[in-house]
Amino acid sequence: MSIVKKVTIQDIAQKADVSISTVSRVLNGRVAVAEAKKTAVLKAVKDLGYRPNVFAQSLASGQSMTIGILTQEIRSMYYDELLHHILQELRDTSYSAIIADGHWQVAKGMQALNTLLDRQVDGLILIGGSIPEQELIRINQTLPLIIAGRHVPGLANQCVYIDNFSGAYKATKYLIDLGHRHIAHITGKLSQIDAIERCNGYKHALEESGIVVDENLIIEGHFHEQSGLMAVEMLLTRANMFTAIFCGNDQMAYGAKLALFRRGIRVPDDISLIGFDDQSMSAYTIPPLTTMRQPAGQLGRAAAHAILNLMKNEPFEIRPFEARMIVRESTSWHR
Amino acid sequence: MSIVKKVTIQDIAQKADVSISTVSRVLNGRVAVAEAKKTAVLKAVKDLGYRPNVFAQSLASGQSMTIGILTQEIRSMYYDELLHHILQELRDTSYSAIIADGHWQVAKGMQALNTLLDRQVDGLILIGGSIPEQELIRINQTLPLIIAGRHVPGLANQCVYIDNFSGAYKATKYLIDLGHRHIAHITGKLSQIDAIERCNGYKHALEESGIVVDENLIIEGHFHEQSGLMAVEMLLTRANMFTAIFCGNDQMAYGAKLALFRRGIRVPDDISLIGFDDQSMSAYTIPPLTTMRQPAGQLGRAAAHAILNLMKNEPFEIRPFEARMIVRESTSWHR
DNA sequence: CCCTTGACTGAAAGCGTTTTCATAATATAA
DNA sequence: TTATATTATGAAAACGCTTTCAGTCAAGGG
Repeated sequence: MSIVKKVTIQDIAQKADVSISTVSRVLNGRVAVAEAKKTAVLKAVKDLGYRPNVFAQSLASGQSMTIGILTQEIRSMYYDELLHHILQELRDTSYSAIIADGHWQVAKGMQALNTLLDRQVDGLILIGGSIPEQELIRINQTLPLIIAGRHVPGLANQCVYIDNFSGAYKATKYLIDLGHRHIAHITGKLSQIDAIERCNGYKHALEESGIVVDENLIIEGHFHEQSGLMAVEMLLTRANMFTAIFCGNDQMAYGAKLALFRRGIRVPDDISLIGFDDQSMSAYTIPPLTTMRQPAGQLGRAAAHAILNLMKNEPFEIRPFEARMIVRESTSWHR
Repeated sequence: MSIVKKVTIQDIAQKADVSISTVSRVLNGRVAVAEAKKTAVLKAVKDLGYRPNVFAQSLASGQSMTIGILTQEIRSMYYDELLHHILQELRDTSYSAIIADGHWQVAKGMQALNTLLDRQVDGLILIGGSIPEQELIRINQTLPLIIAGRHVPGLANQCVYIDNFSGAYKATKYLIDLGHRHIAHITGKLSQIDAIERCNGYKHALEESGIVVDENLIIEGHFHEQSGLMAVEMLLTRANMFTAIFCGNDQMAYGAKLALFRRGIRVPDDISLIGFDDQSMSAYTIPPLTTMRQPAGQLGRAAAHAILNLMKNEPFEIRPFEARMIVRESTSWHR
């Protein structure tokens, strides 16, 4: 730990022979400063390798120049992708991001959120999560808030999300159009709104086609591979037959596929499989997975732009995104 | 944006009828305070919902109570897993983490690093990356530094990593013991040290068994699925035959598997495949992938403990971890 | 030539804590 | 009881910046 004395604005002022106010002014550039002094200051800054103390800045200005992002869990494939794109978009702004994770739990989420609030973030992006709407609305009165990957009715124009219902509907409809009549559905954790919406979309497609929803063909998973595998095991022990499975996300589809493989059931020859998300891996599974793509890049960019505009108090528009069907090789006609 | 006046230490002092110094003292608990005043302060804090201003704290104390973590890219499967475990371990300490990413580029990494430094992190964890050793040593003189997933000779006892050479050696040896003589290797990006080390481990195993290294069987990939696929395509067009492939990481193995599948080549019947990392997905591929496990959990926890101890100036020990062979179903005897 | 106006600038007042310093109050030793 | 440690406390000085306030100075208007 070296004893290098931190160089402060004082040092710059002294070296450039101006007052600290002037130094501050040239650095912030909001107020005109005589050209000569400006260059002198800039030179001093460079020579001394001055870097402002962010804490002092924030304390004095009341702004932290920081955007808080609350995600569920780093290591969650889809959310990580989203997060990545948000960061990417924030990279060239004067704001820096600070990330916290809520571990899929409301309590931990609130705790993480408080940490973010304590750090005086100037804006907040929430990724998914189940923090009560009421709470969100409260937060929204305190600071700019954008919610990504979740639809909160009371904050509709601050939500960047895809239409899960219609995505699930399209997926199911696709299977129906392929001739499938007995379509199973492995849902995500039903405590999460997107899982519910997807399930509803699935049901709607069936009903619309005059197929009665068979609750025995619906199994609740928890978005991870393991639950997809287990769900198929369960499905197989129940008597009800089925020729296709719509999985609440890609990871569960991977698990489902393995379970089928274990039983010697071929995809898509015997059973068609369709996922949701289009994780980067899905193009490389065997066979490559047909799935509904959630455009993480678009969502991430939109969320970043939205928060930036919101903080500047500039108008912006958010249009809900649509999941897009990516047809690969895990689905086929029902013979 | 509500006009709720921030409650400060002043308000607490007033309400509890003590000086702000006393409030500060009971809050930090380092100095004795009369029981009566203590409870009065605590009550006031609770009643008013006081939350200290971190910027003021940091400015005054010179400590940010923050640990910077520089990763390569959020969305990088293995590093995310590592990151996740580091965060997990840091969660119940009084430190909070602030994450930056370097996008696999030295320049961006340095830039991100400076952001972290500007935020006055009290400690720094680097995940992977290629920032020059020289630079790292310089940083190390300024603040506590731990490097995860990379071995920096000059900072050996501050590096938490697995032995890539021996891991690759073991993987290759396993294939040799299975009777394979023509073993291809798809390396990671050879600008990264771990890719090089793994490649060396591979070569060493071959040489040790009296098999001459065939450079035509070594293809450089870039750690993503796509490159694994391409590598196999290349391998297949070259005349040299091979019966097994050792991939520099799991993701490339996925790509390789797809390429083989496309040609109707079966894994493991025709060709054995072995990966590196043991990403969570690898247990669910078809067939499940044999691979070398890098214990992300252990590494993450070790890194977190190390930085904590380093900051407290307490002794700690880091022992290099070993990659462990996870035998699944993508490898078999060479007939 | 005097008065306005506008562009710059420095002094100083915060921002909300921590921490040093001095003092008052209390306990201990002589 | 008196001198001497101890302990508990408040005042005030940092911490390093931003921003307000009050000018100073030169240019422009009448």
